[in-house]
Amino acid sequence: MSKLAAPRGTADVYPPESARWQALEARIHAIARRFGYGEIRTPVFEATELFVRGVGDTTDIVEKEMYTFTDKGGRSLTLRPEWTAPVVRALLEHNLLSSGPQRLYYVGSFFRHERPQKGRYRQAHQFGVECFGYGEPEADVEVIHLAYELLRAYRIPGIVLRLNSIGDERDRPAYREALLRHFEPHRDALSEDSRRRLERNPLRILDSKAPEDRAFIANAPTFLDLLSAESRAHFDAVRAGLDAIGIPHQVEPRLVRGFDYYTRTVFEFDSEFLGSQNAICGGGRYDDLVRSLGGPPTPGVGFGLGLERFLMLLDEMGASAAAEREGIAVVALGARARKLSLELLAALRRRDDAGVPIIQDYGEAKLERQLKRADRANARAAVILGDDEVAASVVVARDLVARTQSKLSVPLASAEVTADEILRWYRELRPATAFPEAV
RNA sequence: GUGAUUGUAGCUCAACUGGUUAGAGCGUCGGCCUGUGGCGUCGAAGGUUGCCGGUUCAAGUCCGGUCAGUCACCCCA
Repeated sequence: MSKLAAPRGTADVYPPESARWQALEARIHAIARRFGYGEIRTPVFEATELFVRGVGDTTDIVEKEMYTFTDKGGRSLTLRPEWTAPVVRALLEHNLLSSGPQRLYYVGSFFRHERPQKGRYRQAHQFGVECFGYGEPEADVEVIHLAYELLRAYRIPGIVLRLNSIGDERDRPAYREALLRHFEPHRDALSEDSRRRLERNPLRILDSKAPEDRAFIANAPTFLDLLSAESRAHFDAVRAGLDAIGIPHQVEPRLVRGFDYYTRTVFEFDSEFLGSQNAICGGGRYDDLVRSLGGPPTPGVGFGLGLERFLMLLDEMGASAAAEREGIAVVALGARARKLSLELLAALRRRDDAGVPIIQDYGEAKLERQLKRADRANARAAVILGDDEVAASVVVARDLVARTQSKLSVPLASAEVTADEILRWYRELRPATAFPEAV
């Protein structure tokens, strides 16, 4: 047991697990591309101020969950706890909004200083999408559709899309008042947390799981009762759009989210398999965020989808298929063969443009051990080169799955041509696939 | 941040009420099966029982602290 360990709430990802991440990420890039989204990469840390202003200074994230530090220049910096504010900052910094609507996505880490538990880590990974410049309900539908496509691609069961509208900046004060009028008379009966929320952010009471709050929440006024005509029409249009393209959803009048910047549409994809951290994807519209960070009034919609939680769901449905056997192991026996194999190995690796792994077990090991290592390394085939083969100018091409083999006549003097022959043989054995399937 | 619970070889787990050199399976490495891997067989390496301290003649077993895992609360991906 090493004294050095990964910090609490962080994790290493290594083979074979890392292959699942790569496969998922490949899928993500492909789906984002199909929806016309371009990747944006922003720094892992930002000025603390950005999150305070963007996410809201009374949110839990800003109050107690940020990894904040002071650098040597005395600046207060924070590891990003969410990714929408940084994207907006980048957009404004490079004046990208002046060239029209922007469709952007990102994949990577974010950080929150919380006690780890199932589905919650201090460093986690997320795929997120932000669509700027469209206030129309079609944009809400587009973003939800994108997330839905990813879930559908993996046939994830037990997922529900929960949807709500929390109105816009103009609707908000009236609703706040209505909630205060509703909860204030029962102040003493509410949970301690909810009494605090009454002061700071009454909306969040709706999210409480405390049993003592439940009765009061159940008959609290909902936003849907008080929406302005415009917000109402927007919400109805989003729902109609989802219906039109066959995305099932349920309206959840109590759904509120943890960031202050949301307006109108908020949504979550929840799973019944993830314990209490059951939101796999959450998002919504934020029509006022860009302006509040100093930019031109620009509507936006987006979501964040947790990669750890997504992978956990795949585990849950028993999707951890055994990694497919792939690649060629070069086996060399004897000094002459080893010398030739050095060039052959390099030629195979250079020639191959479709990602066939080429490995070799170096050293004087006998055939048995080299085959054993090839087997353990999950190679699909082995190419054996010994004194007999060198003398006859052939190579033994062995199928490690069928346990059969044949001799390929090759010009050993030319490593390049030999490599081509071997790869041609291998391609018949195992055609290339577009996507790694090991997820 | 709060609470509960767990922490023994790379992995999964043993070790009666505290009692001699902490065991097994899998994995790893090596031998045998005379250039052919999944089987078989023989053998080896590998642990300051998370860490620190305490109680005791004696601690993997009890107590405290600390670190980490797990689960829940809070909140969220």
